Amino acid sequence: MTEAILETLDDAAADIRINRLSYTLLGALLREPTSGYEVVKALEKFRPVNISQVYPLLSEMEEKGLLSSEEIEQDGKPNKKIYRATPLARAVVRHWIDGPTQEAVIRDDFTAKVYSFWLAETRAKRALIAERIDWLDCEISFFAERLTELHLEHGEAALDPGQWPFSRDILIRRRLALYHEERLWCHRVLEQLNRNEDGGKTT
Amino acid sequence: MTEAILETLDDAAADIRINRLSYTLLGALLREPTSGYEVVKALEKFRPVNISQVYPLLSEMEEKGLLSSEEIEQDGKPNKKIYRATPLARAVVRHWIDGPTQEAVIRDDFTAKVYSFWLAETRAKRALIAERIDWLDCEISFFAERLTELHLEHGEAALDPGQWPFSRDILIRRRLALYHEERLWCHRVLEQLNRNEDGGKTT
DNA sequence: GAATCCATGTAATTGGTTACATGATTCA
DNA sequence: TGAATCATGTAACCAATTACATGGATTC
Repeated sequence: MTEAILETLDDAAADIRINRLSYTLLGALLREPTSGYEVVKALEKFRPVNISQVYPLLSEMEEKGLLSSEEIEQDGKPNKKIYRATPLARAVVRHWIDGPTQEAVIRDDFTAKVYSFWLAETRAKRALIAERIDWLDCEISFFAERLTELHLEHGEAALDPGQWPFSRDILIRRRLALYHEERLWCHRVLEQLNRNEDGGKTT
Repeated sequence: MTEAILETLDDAAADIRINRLSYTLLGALLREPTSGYEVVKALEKFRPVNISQVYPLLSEMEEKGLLSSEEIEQDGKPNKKIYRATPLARAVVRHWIDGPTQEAVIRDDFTAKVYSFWLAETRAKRALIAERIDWLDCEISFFAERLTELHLEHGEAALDPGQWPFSRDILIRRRLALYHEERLWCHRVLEQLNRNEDGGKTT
């Protein structure tokens, strides 16, 4: 626990390169050690994750000394492998947070469709926006539930920036705020479409 | 121009599979025929695009009959290849808009960092959010400019859902609304961090 | 003299998705 | 009887990024 040891840990952390998803996996395992399967189940509530991509990444990170694993035997269920994040993993994540933040990669079918949407029929335009509103409503009620759930389970911890429920709290609130705003935008667009009934070519 | 011809065009369109970026490229070329290089320059204002990915996609779409090309000789500059979207391309895009909308793929370094941000130092948390605010301010002023530019150049057309400036107008407004909302969220988070000074472990 | 713009492309590599394989248990 | 859940993994494929190659014109 001397300065020197902490310094070499930080130096080692600086040399380790892993991909975007790996950082998220480490983040999840720093909250609680679990199996690959369970990490994915937990993350999937918030974003889609491919389980087939996760297994090799976990093995890779174990080789690099970021994770340690332990095989757990279960009856009635297949065995599972519990991964635990090492102190090096914590250093790697901190180092990554301090470093430069890459721009987000967004591949969005919806906005791509709106981009070319001027050449569709009015019916198709309305349908696209209406569908989006439905989707947003679903998402909003889903995340509103997750938020009350979080506060029931963790209460005060969600207000403490040093505990993980804080991170979850602010991320859910961010989503809800953005979804609400997009919902307003959708309604404004629908109004514009109604004001301008001839706005779609009928062939 | 008989019913039958339109129907076979639509049938042909239903069988053609191209990837996400290809639809966006078609959308751009349906606004105006240009070269691969210029399409990318135009799209890049709104999202990052890899030119190396575009050239093969354009050739592929030409083979499929979605584009026709014409070599233009220039002096003092390399020759360029102007691509023009065919009626089939228009049918394909319309068909795609009518079809199911896939969920967006988002790989976002910033939210991934916030997810693990509870285990960083208070200083690092503030820095991350402050940087985000700076970035948002940049984006907001950039897109506000694009919006006034659009209205200066196309005026009334931006209000007509049957013309492409309408699509651009609503997409820029969507961005601006979402960026503003995220900016508010950032400030709320900063307030929470200030209220709770001890919220970061100092190692 | 070095960097950037114009303009096209190929090759190599990494990242991500889909399909496949295994096998017991539980639920409709 | 068939599907879904738990649980791990490999193989094949597609998508995306980075690097490389070319070469004149212009700008710093």
